[in-house]
Amino acid sequence: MAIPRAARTQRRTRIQEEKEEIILEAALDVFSVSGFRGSTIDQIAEVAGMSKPNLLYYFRTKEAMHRALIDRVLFTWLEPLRAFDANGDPESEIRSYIRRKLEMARDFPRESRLFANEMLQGAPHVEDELRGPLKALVDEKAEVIRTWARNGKIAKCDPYHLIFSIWSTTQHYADFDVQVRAVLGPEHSGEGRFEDAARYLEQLFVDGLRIRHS
Amino acid sequence: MAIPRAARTQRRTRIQEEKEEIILEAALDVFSVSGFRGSTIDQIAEVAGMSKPNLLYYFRTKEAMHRALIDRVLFTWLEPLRAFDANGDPESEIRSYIRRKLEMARDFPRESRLFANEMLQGAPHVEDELRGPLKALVDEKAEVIRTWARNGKIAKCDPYHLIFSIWSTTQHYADFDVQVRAVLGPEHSGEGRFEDAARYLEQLFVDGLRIRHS
DNA sequence: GGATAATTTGACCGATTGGTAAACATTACA
DNA sequence: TGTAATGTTTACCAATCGGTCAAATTATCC
Repeated sequence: MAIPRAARTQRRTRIQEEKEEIILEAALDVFSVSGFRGSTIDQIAEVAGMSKPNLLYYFRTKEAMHRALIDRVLFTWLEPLRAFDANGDPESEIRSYIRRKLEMARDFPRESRLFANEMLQGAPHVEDELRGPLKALVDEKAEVIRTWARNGKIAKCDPYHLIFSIWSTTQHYADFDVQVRAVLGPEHSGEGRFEDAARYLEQLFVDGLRIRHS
Repeated sequence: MAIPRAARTQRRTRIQEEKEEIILEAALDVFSVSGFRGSTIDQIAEVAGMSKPNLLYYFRTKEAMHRALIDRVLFTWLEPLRAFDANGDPESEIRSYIRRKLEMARDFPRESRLFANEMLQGAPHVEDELRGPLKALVDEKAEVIRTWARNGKIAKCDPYHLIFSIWSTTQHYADFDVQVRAVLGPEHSGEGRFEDAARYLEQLFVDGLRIRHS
């Protein structure tokens, strides 16, 4: 008889690694659109191209799949903020942070939407991570920004709301993609869309945060 | 025998008005958190304090409830943008648009989340409205902004992305409320939160869009 | 090649889903 | 006050939900 995956202690099989990858990929497709409650195991199984019991052989519950997915996304999602360098030039650090976040919205829109879905539902599965590691990281970087402002390198501003505004403006292009596309129309829905956004956002934030000598 | 509501042609009863209001209120509670697929009629019925068949007497399907809700929200949601005055002072128009949007995020977070949920799912129920009335309104206001920029009243910028950035930054405080709360911590989660946000955003946008003489 | 472990499947379970039918209760109005 | 229209409830339906089980199949390793 097969031993349930979670109870196993030995190393993972080649098949396990492959199948789990396929499943998480399919789960990302489904969860990112319909959220946790709105998604069904059958949907995911169909996208993954395997039977439902087979899926449940690798992840014993729907929650286990969702958790595995969230854990993975949460880590990579914060990488741009981790790369935010206290010793770099303020203006170029902010500029490249915006660019990195925008690239993630372009290259990983499903991950962005998965996270957004979780937030909309009140973060029932990740509230601890928000209050713990996330808050700690943001606190650290906010202090960096605050120091820059104190030293006159950028305009005085609330560092937390600055971070929020970078998050929201960049992720908007992933989460509200339909709306952006509908408003811009077919003529501006190509790849150049992200270049336009990057140019605009860099102007907004860099000019908005530059010290005024007037 | 009772005639299904949708087939009726006569004017609405007092009871109808009251009950439909109660139902939509409950539906907003539920849909805004769990999205369309993730919400159940039973949940809504429980929140509304009435039996499921009674609910279905007023709205014959789950979709009908959702549609009624979306239609109502969509209209009021665009009011701040409609109020955007082409003849006003650019700086104060942008300033008060931000403030109005932020007030809506504070006072109607459920409406914001309902809309966000719909966007995340690819706007299956409102794509026509986005491409039609919404695009038309945005096009009109974008032209106003473009004229301001051409006449040197504000910095040159892409008016569409400007509007997107105001939408995203303000709605963020409703849609990602959990995250904002978690990051700011209990000490900054009071009412002053929105004042801080307003101050920061006005600074960001006004300075970011002001003409530079350097 | 055979034994053993890992994987896959079809049949199935109880609970929940969106929605219906019809009996029953209440209201509005002449 | 009677009665017809409106409103509410109980009982129920087929479909789908998350998940289990045992049998069948495949991969692994000596």
